[in-house]
Amino acid sequence: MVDLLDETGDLELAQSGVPLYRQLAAKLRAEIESGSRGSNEPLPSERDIAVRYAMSRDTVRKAVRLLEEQGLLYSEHGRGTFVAPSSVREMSRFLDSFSQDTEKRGGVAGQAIILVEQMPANLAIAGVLKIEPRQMVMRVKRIRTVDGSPVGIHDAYLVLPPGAVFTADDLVRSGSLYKLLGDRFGLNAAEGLESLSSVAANAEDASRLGVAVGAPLLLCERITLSERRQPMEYCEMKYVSSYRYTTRVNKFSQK
Amino acid sequence: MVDLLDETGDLELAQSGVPLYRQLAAKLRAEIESGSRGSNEPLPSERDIAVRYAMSRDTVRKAVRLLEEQGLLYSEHGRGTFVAPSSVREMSRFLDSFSQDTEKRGGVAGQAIILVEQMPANLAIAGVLKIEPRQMVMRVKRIRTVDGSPVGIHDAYLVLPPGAVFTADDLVRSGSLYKLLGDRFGLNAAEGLESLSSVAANAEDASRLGVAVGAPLLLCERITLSERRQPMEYCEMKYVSSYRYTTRVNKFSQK
DNA sequence: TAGTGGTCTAGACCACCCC
DNA sequence: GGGTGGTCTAGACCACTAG
Repeated sequence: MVDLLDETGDLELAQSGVPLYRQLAAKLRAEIESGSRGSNEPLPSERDIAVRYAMSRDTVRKAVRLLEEQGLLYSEHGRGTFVAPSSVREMSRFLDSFSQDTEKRGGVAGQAIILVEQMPANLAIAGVLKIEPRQMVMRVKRIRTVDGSPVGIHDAYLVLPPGAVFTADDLVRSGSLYKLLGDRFGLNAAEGLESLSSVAANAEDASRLGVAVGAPLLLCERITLSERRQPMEYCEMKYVSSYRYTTRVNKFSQK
Repeated sequence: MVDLLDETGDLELAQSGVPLYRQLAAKLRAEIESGSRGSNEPLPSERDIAVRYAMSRDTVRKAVRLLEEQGLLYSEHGRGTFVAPSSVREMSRFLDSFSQDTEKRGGVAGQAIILVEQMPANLAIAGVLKIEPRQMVMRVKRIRTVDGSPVGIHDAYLVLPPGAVFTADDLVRSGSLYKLLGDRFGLNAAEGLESLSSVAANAEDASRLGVAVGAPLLLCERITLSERRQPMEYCEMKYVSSYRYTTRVNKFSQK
């Protein structure tokens, strides 16, 4: 039970600007993802890890907390800390989920831009984005594809700093909308509020997605908030029925 | 900027078995929910709160972390800790979400039990629950209602301890399936893996939910894991298109 | 009873924001 | 420069699990 830690790993967690607990978390994550620690196998005790890496137990605990939140580990009082089953580890949600989800499933994510334009917000859009009606917003509408086949339509309305604009070309070059907003305008998403329901395909949906009018679609609406919790995007996403939106739910409430 | 804390609140956080940081979190939560701290308003500094309640700063930080994970607060390095906007605060996901979601939206959640029976697992069920085919499982199928109207069909398959059974009557008396499993069998859910997509209503769905055959439904499949991360339930839920599944997504990954 | 995770402390220093 | 949150430490004691 002593020293279950990888003997080959270097002890030194390089002295960079990265906090110690994040370096440890990264190391533990690597060990898990490489398969050298299997599902439901125990980690060494927090005290052992602390000694092994010459850090305080509290720092070890911070790393474990982080990985627990991400679904990679779980701890049980009095028993130990264990590697989560792979089914849990593979499940996660990100804000820019489409590309990541698709790649994780082994597909190639793509997009076909339908329009990128500046327009005054109507009442509905202004309402969800908490801005004045007629204030200018950017609209980005595109088809999302997996291995070349259309699987969804994204229609996003963005609140940009005054005067800021970008073109379809910028979006193509940047690859990711969120990356573009962050790099160019310093607009970083902090969290998103999503609402999922089902809806029947209308004529446009049907023709763009290659399904029959009336076919069931998954409708996902999202309000994205910036770090200061100001709405920065409203996005409506419709997916064909073969597309699956996956998420992990933890019952933090009652514990 | 000094002493923004509620002057009327008692300083003593009762000495019960409840950890200090949870008591503080509960107190802060109460202040927020009562409206005495509005959206985006700052909390006193961690150091001030620590002095005010005669606890260490680390304990204050634990309470703040907890509420941050739950979407009630957000912190910014160098600026302070703030109350999250109500739109974020009201958004959360629980495992036993149907009743809570419905009540939060001001509706009355109800159920009509279709069947509660013991049956041998078929290949598909045994596969997702990671048990042997033909091992006995309990099946609970019911209609979920909001204000008396049917909005969804839940079809759950449960892995119980050997010999354990319950009846429809037990479920009615207990009120909640999870409560019944916890109280009676010590089976507590730790987390769930959910997969959402859309599907067309079949004849049975249509008649039970009062929609047309082919109408779009929201399909939510869930595998519920126990504290030891063993599958304890597979549940298939279908909802009419007016039902909304809401969730909060945070971008923990890149930070 | 020994070992594990869970809570709590008192202090230190760093990184960041804003005046 | 002064205040904020972020990281880290070294030690203590409690609560739970399991042989």
